[in-house]
Amino acid sequence: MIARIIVDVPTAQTDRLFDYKIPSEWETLVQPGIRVVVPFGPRKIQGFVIERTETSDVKNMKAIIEVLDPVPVLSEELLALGKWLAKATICFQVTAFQAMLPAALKTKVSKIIQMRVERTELPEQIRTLFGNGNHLNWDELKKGEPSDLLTMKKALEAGLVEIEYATKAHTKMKTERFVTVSDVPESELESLQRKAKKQYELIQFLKGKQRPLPSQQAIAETKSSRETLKALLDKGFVQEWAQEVYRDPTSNDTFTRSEPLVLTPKQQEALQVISRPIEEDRYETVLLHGVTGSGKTEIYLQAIAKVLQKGQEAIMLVPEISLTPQMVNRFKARFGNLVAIMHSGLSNGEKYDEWRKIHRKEVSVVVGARSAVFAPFTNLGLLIIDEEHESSYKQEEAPRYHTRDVAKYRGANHRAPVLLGSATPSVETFARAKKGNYTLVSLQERVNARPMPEVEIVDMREELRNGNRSMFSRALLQGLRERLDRKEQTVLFLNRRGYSTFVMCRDCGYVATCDYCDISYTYHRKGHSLKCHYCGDEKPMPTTCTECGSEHIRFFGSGTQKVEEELYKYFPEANVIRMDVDTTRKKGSHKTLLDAFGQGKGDILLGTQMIAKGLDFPNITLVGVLAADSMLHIPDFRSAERTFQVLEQVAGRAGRAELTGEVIVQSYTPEHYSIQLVKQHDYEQFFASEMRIRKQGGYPPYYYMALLTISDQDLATVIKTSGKIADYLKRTLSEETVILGPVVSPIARIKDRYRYQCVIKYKHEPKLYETLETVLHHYQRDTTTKRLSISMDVHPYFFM
DNA sequence: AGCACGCCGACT
DNA sequence: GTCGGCGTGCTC
Repeated sequence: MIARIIVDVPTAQTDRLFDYKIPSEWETLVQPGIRVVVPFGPRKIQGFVIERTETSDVKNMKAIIEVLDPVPVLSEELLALGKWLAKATICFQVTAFQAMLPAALKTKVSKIIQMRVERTELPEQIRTLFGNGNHLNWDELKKGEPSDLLTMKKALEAGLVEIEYATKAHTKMKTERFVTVSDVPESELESLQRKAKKQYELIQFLKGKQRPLPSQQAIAETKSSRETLKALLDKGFVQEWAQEVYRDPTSNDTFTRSEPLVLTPKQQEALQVISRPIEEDRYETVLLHGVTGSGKTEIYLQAIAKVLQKGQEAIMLVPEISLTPQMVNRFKARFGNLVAIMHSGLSNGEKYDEWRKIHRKEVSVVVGARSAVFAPFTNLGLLIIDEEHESSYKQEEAPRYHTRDVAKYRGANHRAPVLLGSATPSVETFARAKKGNYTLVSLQERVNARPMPEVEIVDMREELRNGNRSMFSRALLQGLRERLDRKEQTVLFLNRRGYSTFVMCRDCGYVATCDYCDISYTYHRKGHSLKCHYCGDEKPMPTTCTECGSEHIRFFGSGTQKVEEELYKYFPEANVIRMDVDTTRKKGSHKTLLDAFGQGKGDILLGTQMIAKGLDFPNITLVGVLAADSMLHIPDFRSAERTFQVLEQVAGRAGRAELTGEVIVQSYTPEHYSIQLVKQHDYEQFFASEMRIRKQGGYPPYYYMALLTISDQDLATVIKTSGKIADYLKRTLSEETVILGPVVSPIARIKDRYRYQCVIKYKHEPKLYETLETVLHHYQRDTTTKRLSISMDVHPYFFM
């Protein structure tokens, strides 16, 4: 038998099947979806078995060296999905497979030098290099003395040592030692009771337990020691062995079981709409358009319950779940240990364990971020995407997929419905729902019949004219004062971290920009340094202008750090909790900060994007948006949509319980429809206005788009190549298709690489994929050997 | 991605 | 006359 394999080498030239002989002892084991180790040229690498055949035209076929999995890690469905994904997003097939599996399954191949002769026969220098062991890591040797490498090469030629390739799993299974007690004769027990009190106690303790216990736990609970246990082991009275355990990311939390809530008639209706395709085993996409607080989550929970009743599985997708521990709690509380959790906040080991729970069918529900859409369920009954409009559902590296598209693919495959939920659906989705491609369900009332919060839009230009030069409007200051007096909480939203947006010399106008990216540095108070938010470069804040030597360098614009400082000036007694990438970098700090705020340990929660969604605290009665237009002026056709969405989202944080909420939005362009319409919380009106503009400009959903970004260290190469590519596209694609560019990317340089882009706008372009693949193929030599890079994004989300 | 093969400049 | 530079091409 022969296995046809995709090897783990992400290049255009190797993006095809390679044939290998299956050794007879693995004849039945080697099936599609299994990972294997194969010889590839002079080295050993990992590969995915795609199919089996009996014949092959390849001569001198090599054989599989090692089988890495006892059962396939990719089902037939996922293999097909990977193939489709690679085509749809124009990426290599391995890249698609890799994205579908936890990082732990990516084996690392290392190059090892192995002794071939007796240690004494080796030259002195080599012997010292080996130390006490008999093998060495090649990469480490390369990092060391060049002379050592040279002698080693000689020894290699002489046949004294040889090169071996070792494959190592990224993360291993975690094991723990367990202990049980066996039958101990009465007489022995009595003697123990007299001579060894501790040992006797431990035995009695274990006897009282039905099941084997982790040794550590047994020792801790009886206050005995490892030595006590060891004595019993030696006597054969107890047995100990290692057993695989899961790393549980939520082990420190307790969940109180929750029962389904009684639905409002409106919720009931919505549940019915989604229940129909569930019961009929039918693929259908349903859009649940429900205002914040309309009880969407409860509908999700009850729909999932129906799926579980049928003996099927469900995928629940949320945007970056670590940000909403409250969401995890609700699912764990309802479905207990039937739930697996998947998000970027977990360690590789934890992710691997959660993945295996799904793979082994120990759970039926996964709650997770983007990549959880690939959960290896085999009997899916429902896929839900909450906050459907969120940009984090689009992956920004290869494979550049949108979770919604993958969910629809899997839904169609499993004959399972896809439920999209949002208070502010993406324009594309809402357009499809209006057109009848998706079923639309609306929930326009909040569950507790609370009114939507009052929104006041403050014109900051007016404030300035009235002599208020601070970053807080008088209305916001007054609102803050009142909340502090009433011991109520405020959420302040600012879409910018750091201290200031840029640093400029007031004499010559010089703006400090990153040496490697064409992006202005952000001043960070902590460490008194300038930081590039794109490449992470950091350098000390200069005291004088690097251009003219002037001392008049000033900060412009405000970040969260600056706002925090200003807040303390106005309200020294206030307790401010700041939440941004800088304060939540450490694992678990997100939850800690939120918990603290939830327990009333903070008066004001100040944060970026990450506080916009999910948090649900009854005592928040004021929400302030400091710079509503910060997103509006980004050169992207979706900037108005994003502004409206984030404002609505933030506004939804206020007045979720008995207390009435108020929202203050500060803006320099208050007349813009994306800001004005937040006042009435009028999504439909926003959609209508936005659609007119999309139609005028020829943007999605009226046109499809594809983005090509060409980058290189050499500017001339970028200009020349992007020009050639644009010409080719214009020649090849149909007349109606519009090619924009090449133009400089909005961020002209990142990490010392110049960037140019071409945008393709099309309505119907049957040759698109074929053409893009040809481009990629044509420049394959330059992209592998030189530093030229061509990235392609079909249906891009960001045009940076 | 690695690694070998192969064809031109500066050394023993 | 050889060592080593990295451009080109292949890996079942």
